[in-house]
Amino acid sequence: MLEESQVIKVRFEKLAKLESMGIKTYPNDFRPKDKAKYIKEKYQELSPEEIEKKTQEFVVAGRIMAKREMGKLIFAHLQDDTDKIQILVAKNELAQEDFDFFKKFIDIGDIIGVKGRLIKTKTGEITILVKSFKLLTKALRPLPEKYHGLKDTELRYRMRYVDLIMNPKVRELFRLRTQIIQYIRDYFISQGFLEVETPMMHPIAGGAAAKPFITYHNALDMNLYLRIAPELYLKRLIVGGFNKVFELNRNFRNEGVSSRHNPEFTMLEFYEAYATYEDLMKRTEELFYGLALEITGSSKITYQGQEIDFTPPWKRVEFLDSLIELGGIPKEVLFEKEKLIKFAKEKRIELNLKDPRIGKWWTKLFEELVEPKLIQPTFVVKFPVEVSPLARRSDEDPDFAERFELYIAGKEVANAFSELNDPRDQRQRFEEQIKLREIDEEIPPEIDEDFIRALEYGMPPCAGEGIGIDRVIMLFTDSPSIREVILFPHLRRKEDL
RNA sequence: GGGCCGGUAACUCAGUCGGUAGAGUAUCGGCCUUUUAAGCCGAGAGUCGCAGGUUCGAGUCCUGCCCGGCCCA
Repeated sequence: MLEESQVIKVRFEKLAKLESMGIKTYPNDFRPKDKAKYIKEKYQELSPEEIEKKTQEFVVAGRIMAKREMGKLIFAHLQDDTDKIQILVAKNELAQEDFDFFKKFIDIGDIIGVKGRLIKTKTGEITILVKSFKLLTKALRPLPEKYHGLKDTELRYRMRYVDLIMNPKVRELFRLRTQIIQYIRDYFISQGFLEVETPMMHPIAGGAAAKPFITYHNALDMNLYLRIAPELYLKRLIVGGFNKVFELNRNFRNEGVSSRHNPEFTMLEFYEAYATYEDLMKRTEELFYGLALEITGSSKITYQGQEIDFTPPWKRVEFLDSLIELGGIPKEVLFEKEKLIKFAKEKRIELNLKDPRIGKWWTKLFEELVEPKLIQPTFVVKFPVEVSPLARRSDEDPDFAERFELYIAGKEVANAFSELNDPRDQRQRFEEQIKLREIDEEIPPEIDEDFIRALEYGMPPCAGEGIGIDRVIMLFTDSPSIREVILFPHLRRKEDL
């Protein structure tokens, strides 16, 4: 695709000219030995005279980010994967034709390799005095404006590669993302968990309440669903005799995109035999506290101006108590549908009145009235069984599940429970659910019989948890939008891009 | 889905009351041996998101649509 832009045309012409001169335009025989960051760190403190005495040759490759011609001197900045470093191309250091070549054919955006010794300029900047250089890749498109960079959010997401070239903070953020994920992975491995991979394509999309993406398998002539959660497969592995497993990978949910939702997102799920949701709360505290120390060096982070402290133990509040105490719903209103409808109406909260499950109404009211108030890490415990189809009933109160959700900065970050391992109860819950399929399209359309069968073989008592990794990354990178922490967030397709 | 804001040169942005489309960066030509948002002189560069409408005349006003951002559901 050729663009009419003048700058691009000129670049293509330069490339053609180079080829007509017999120059190999996309060579791959240059091996950088040094990194911008380490050169600067190591030699920054030396005086110009001390540096002048060093005859060592440095070999660096990277992208030209700025070019300043001054007659017989050309200053430029070279950016590699660590940092930028200034280079100086001086007429009296090179053959005439090489100097002219640099002047004429090396543009901002090009990737070049340079060799040369170090000097320190009058302003104290460590600089490579170029002895030789080689064009490695010609840039055919110009980089964005050097001072403001690439600001347009849409362009940043659509052309993340340019965003990464121009914005060091974005590169840092995604490095941090990887570090956080590695820390979490290391934690579970060190705790004796086995990392596993279960199917991404499911014949029945279960394990959560969400609309799935549908895909089609030609040879098998069947629909498959991109998984909305790995839960049911991980529990099969607990049945199979792995006592501690985790999976850290993508889930897919067919819902709208927003600053909080991307159709594919990264989820950690882990399952632990002979543990309860109480154990998982302790584990979760330990994980986040350790992560905070690792990433920030302290137990605290700042998210969007709010200080969040991960020092355990965290606050715990029962689901119904939170509706009363934080949601401001009078106790006598909570259990009476008519009063609850009136209350919701006054608060302009729309309840799905077709849904007979009062637990669903509570959940809605919880999202509206309680969630935003849960800033410090808080475990909300004991959810109604009717909105927790995979969780174990509480022994004391069988209408409630041994379940918690973790909230931080007003966002749901984790969801966990002691797992339901009575196949009779599980079947009954699925059957109850499926009756409601018509009013709730997020309910899976059929019972996962194989999962029930697995439970019939016997699943040891266990507990499992899911942690929304993208939200964790948002917290630790102080990002207001999920799109800032996903390299290539989904956007609507655009014809001319 | 609703409300508000935005879309103008490759990038960052101006564009007044409706009257021939602007700046800086980048690009091209020239000058310059310590510059760093280098500087100076000169030049080229536009489907003003798209489609209609109003008007003698629309980047500007009106309607619809597309894309994005923020807020709400």
